[in-house]
Amino acid sequence: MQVLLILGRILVYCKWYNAPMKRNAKKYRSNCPINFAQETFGDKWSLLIIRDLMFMGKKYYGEFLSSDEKISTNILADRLEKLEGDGLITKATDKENNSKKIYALTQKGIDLLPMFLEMIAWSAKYDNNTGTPAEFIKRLEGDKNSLIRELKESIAGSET
Amino acid sequence: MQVLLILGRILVYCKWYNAPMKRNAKKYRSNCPINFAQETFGDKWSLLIIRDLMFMGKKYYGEFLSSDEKISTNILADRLEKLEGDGLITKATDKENNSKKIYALTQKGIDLLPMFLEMIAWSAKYDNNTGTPAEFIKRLEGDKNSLIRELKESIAGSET
DNA sequence: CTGTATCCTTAGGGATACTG
DNA sequence: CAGTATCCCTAAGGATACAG
Repeated sequence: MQVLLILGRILVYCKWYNAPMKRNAKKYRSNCPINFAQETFGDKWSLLIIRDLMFMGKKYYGEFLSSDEKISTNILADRLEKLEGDGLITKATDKENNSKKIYALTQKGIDLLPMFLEMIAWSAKYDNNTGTPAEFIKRLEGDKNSLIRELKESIAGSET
Repeated sequence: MQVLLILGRILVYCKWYNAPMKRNAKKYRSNCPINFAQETFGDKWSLLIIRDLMFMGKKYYGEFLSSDEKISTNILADRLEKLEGDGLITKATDKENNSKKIYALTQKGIDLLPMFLEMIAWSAKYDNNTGTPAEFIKRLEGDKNSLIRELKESIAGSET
């Protein structure tokens, strides 16, 4: 047990937490993967924008604006820019309407899917304000990797 | 492909997103699992406190204070209280020192482990400020559930 | 409809002094 | 050492008007 504990911690975390900071790298509060994630999409809105792109099939400015949480327009513009700057999303011009922009997830963004699935599973378990998504939990208890593969294909297929 | 897309979305998300809000439930911005997660631990510090408990073996106030990100003492107190209120951590008095408190993850907190693993994996892939944790990635590509089981035992074993 | 720009408010958070 | 309590301030965010 003790061995496993130490093994687990070294394996999972400590090893690259103490890696030396590279020169000229963007400055984060620390050199920790959890902190990196927090600073990349750990604000009040980014996660929801990614959710809209990933699961809700949204791709237009107005669609994000209309989500239940009611993001305000200036904040949305700011977050879209930041997410684009961090390489999580792309912005392209709609062929049929030049003034319309299409937002889409990059591979880096799509790769957040596994984390989202675990987050959803956790919330489904503990948020007693939602029903229990039995099939989903069941599939997640099975072969996660195959579920993720399927969904990634699905998301990638919906872009363009 | 199209079928898969729709299947994926219904399966993963939409189904309980539209669940009716229960009476007297704590009010969130929306009835969405991602938003629930965001409002529970999506602030600037909670994730890091949980990280310290989960992977760093920390359990005392001063230990959290000493983390690289330099949380300030009033904020730490506030977040510990919120996390306890949300049932993610417990606070107990140290037997050997009455003025010392021991913080520990609850099951609800421990259950965030899978999400943390995916978050770490993503950051390890995209944060070019850290090295590549090859063994970890490799294990995560294999049987995730067995990895999670091992680590959960390890974390649970370290409490008390 | 897709954003910008502006104005204004407040919560989050930093610094630091203080208490048991 | 384990927290509380204050003071202060900035950045995040809401509301709304405006522009292409």
